[in-house]
Amino acid sequence: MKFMKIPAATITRLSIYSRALEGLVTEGVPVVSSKKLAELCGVNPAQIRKDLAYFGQFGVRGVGYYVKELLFDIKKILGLNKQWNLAIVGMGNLGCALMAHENFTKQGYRFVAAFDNDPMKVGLKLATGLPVHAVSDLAAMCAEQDAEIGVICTPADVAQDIANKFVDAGVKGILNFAPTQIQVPKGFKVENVDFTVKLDNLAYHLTSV
Amino acid sequence: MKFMKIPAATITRLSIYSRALEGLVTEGVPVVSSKKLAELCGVNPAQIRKDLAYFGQFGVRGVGYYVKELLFDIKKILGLNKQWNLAIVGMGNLGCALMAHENFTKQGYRFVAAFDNDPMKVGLKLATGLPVHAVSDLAAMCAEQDAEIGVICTPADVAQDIANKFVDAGVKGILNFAPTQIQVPKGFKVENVDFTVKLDNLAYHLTSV
DNA sequence: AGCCCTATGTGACTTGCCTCACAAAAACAG
DNA sequence: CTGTTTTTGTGAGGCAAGTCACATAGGGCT
Repeated sequence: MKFMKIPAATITRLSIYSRALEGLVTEGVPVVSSKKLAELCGVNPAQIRKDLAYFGQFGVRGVGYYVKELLFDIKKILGLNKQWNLAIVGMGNLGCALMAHENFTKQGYRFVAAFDNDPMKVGLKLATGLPVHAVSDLAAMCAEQDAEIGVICTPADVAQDIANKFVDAGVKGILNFAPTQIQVPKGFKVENVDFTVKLDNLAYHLTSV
Repeated sequence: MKFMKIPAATITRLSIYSRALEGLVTEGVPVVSSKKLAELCGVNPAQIRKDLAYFGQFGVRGVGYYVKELLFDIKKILGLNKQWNLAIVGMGNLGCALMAHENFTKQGYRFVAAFDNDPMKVGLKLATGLPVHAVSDLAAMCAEQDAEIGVICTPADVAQDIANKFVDAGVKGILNFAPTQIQVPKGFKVENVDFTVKLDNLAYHLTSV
């Protein structure tokens, strides 16, 4: 396959495929067809084949895909064959909940530093044993711990400020839970996790029916 | 404007516009142009005008949009001019954090029932005063409290089961925080909040650069 | 070894969304 | 009252993404 621009949606789906494949691995299923996998993921079978075609040939015609191999390959494509170091700012309810959440650690994501503005929280030890640092130490700590991804769990009004600090600290990407659109330099990657927007989507669809 | 299918992305953006407009309201800005609003939201100005055009005419040529009016209109479009009753299942770290989160209550979303499978948690009172019910009471409680949207904060392996119960209970939509693709009857609306996928997106982009 | 069956990989088509560009409209100034 | 300026509303064009359909290739059975 020649050089093609890969749709963002393809990457998102690869992540979903990888989760479905993990389920199949634990079930001991050795082989899966694009049809079967498509059902599990709620997409079109051709979509799966096309998504994979961007990166090479992974299946066997007349058979399907070997589950373990495909999972390995997808993880490699996504860059999940390494540990990713996360730094998190905002140790409120949500921030603490995220740090305790299994899904992060399961996939090779690891929190290496935690920050908060509240002087009452600075110095406390979290359940994971990680201490809470002052935001003023962000750059230094991120460098020391080699943090690669910044996680923002602050209120919306300080999110941009934290984002700037992350950018300056040399972090490569940001996962933003604050309900604001963050401005970052070109080439810098931000992913927003915005459940308010999702709820509004629900509200709209339930209203207009 | 004639009857057109409205893109899903438009609804998502309307939600983002509404947040930006709220910011402008608190700043006391009376009027905003599509250009200015577009900057705040990180989109194309024509996009904003087109999005709004699906629902009518809201601006004044040569002037722009009256912030308060537009905000009111968008909220009405999204169905945010009413209270939405939420029922939540899975009172782990994440579930509790969500219930305490200000963004829900701010926009007219209200938790009316909470559930958990863990017998140790059933009967406890949450910080909001709401008691935790057993999942077996889900249908009854949802009906009694007129829950309209179900929120799933359980581990992935029970998410589908809970979703089925929500569907049976007559809830109209589901906000799913569990990292699984949930199957629901046609016409039923599910929104997934999936930070694992977002992280994987980051990992991919940071890897391939 | 040859045939059949199954499921992939992929070119062509279709759909849907976004951007561009401009005409229509409203306010304000002279 | 007319001209100028500004910014909306929208038709047309372009691009990206998803779906369809089929040729291709591999495995298994006789």
